[in-house]
Amino acid sequence: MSITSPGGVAFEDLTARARIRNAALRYFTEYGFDRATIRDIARAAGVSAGLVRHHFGSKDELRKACDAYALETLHAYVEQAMTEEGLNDSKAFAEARDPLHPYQRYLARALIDESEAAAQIFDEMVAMTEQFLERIDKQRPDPPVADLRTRAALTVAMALGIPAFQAHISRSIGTDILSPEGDRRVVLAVLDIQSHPTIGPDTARTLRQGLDKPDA
Amino acid sequence: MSITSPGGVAFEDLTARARIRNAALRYFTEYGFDRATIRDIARAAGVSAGLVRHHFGSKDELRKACDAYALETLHAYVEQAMTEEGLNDSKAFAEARDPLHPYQRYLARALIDESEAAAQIFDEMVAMTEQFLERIDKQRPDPPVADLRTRAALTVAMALGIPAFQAHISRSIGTDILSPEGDRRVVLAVLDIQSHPTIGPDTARTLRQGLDKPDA
DNA sequence: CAGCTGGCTATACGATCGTTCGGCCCGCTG
DNA sequence: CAGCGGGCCGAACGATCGTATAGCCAGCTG
Repeated sequence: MSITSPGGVAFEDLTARARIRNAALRYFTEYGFDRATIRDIARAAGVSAGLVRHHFGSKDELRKACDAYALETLHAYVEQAMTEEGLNDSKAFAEARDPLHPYQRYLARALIDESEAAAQIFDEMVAMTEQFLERIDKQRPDPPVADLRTRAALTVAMALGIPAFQAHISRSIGTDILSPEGDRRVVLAVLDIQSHPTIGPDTARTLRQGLDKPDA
Repeated sequence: MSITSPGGVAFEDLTARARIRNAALRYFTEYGFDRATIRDIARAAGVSAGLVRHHFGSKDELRKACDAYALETLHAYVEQAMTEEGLNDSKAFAEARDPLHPYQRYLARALIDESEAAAQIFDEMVAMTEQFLERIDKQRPDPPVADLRTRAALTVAMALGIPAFQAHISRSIGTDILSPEGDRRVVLAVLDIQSHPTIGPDTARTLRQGLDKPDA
């Protein structure tokens, strides 16, 4: 048995630089930037701590390299899904999600750890969601009561809540959502949630009116 | 001008123990458990680092004290909102949200920092959401296609994504969502999102079928 | 074959952080 | 008034982490 990298390449076939980057991606995702030590990453990659500095210069540079790798991967997938009208292609939808999971988790962690590159991707995701929502808005009976940008930013933040709190979701439902079975349950539940309103339009109107006159 | 605590009490009127706890709540929320140092917290509270240990014993005990305080506050609010049918009371809805913001943010951070007490609150929130969703399900034309627990856990995780990524949302929309104006925009957008499905039932069905036969 | 370059290791340094220890000062008690 | 306990402080210790340095070894070049 050999540990495989995200691409499916065997552990011992990778260069030391690639093994370090993969180990860093895993440790940054799992423990966050601060708790992930260079020594632990080096040990996981099967090299010395000095080699990490030799290849990447500093821990911050290592983080930037991980950011670039993870975000480039996300970029490639998402761009492909957008150009091919992937939202209507159920097959591409099912196949593209699995390999993206590690990078989604990394992105969520990097956002919380205040990575600059991750913040940039967040803004890009908001821009893409704006386009998506614009299409949705056209086939809506009532006009939106909130500005497009805010709705898009909240949609992205809520979606990222799933990988961010992945461990807690898994514990709550008693199944690791990264496993095939858990992942399936998550997808079904997300589709159900996204295709059904949580609150009725009359309730929303009432709550909205409660905002306008806080002391009525 | 004096810094005020969550309860609105003046800074200098609080006991040193309370000032330490409040400063710790703020620093744990803002920087996370690891990056928040005892020395910084002590300086913000206007005391020495030694006094922190004198009152709380260790950094972990300080965290537990913050957990207990924040989660007890959340508990009190939520319990009140549930018993009084707060979901239909627009006035209580508008007034209860603002003071809860700091504790929501603290909870989101504590969950990511793997606080045990926070995990417990997460499970309780899932249980409450289950009851909420059960009421919603009764007035639905089609039966849910995913189990109740998973839908509830995902709903909680997605909702917590907002305080978790608060900084990024604020940057994206150009307004601090903790300010009155930003908060209003967020509430309106959340109400709009929750009261309108993002994907149609036919699209959801198509995507669901793509899952059952991944190699069609 | 000599010499150099680059991947790689081991050790040590400096800074930071949680923690510990000793003692000061105030207010209460007998 | 003497004694004492708790709030409080400052200095120091030990551990850990990022980083810097010196050197080893294989492979290529002239």
